Amino acid sequence: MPLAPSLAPAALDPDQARQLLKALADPLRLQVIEALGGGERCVCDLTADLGLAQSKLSFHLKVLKQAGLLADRQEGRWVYYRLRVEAIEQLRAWLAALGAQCGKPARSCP
Amino acid sequence: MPLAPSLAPAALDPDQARQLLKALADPLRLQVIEALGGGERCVCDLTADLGLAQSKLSFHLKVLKQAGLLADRQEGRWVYYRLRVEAIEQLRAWLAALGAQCGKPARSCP
DNA sequence: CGTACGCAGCAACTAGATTTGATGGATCTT
DNA sequence: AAGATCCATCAAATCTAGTTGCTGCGTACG
Repeated sequence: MPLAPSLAPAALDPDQARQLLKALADPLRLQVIEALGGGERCVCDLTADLGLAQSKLSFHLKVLKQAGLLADRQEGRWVYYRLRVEAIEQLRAWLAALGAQCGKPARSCP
Repeated sequence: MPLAPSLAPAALDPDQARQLLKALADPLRLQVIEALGGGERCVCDLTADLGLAQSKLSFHLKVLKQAGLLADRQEGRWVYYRLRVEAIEQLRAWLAALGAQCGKPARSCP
């Protein structure tokens, strides 16, 4: 149903997938992601919980946000970040497509 | 059912997930992965299709294999690589767990 | 207002990953 | 058995991404 706007997000092209994967492939960012897996948090909160330099955390939040994995919201002088489930789902869908038809035998070489 | 060996692969810890993500987060390796998404291929085949230096491809195949994403098999002087669907599935499961409970509201800061 | 706080951005430095070109082991061909 | 092919590995050179410390803007509080 290509014309009906579905709830499922549009399929990822390889490059978008790469952006997401790259953003996730960092130990610190993964900690952030897992922390946010438990729900929305403000930056000062994350800084304290993860024991990070503020500027360091800010850098990684930016990377994650630019990749589309996080959304943020300002409230007074605080900024809250949260996971974008959409992005996670897109990535999952991309992975699913990958595994779908990979069982084919190789055409022999010689 | 922790004691019964199930068909579903064991859950990934964050660090294992990171290994997979990191291996995937490279443009060249992603090309390889997508190529293998279509089925098993031998190295010489991939080298030609992707237009790569042989040693370069070999390096990336090694990275992917070490991460657990690829399996290989030698036949005569050829080596065939294929995707390990298991790994893909594990990653998908890990992502699913991540998105599960992230809707919680933030505890306010001040 | 003036001061304190929360957060983002920049520039220089550092550490790690990728590329390149060359070498070597294994297997097949003739 | 010699030569050719396929592939892995290595060291050196290059690139890329992350860290650190500092500066700056916006918002709140007295």
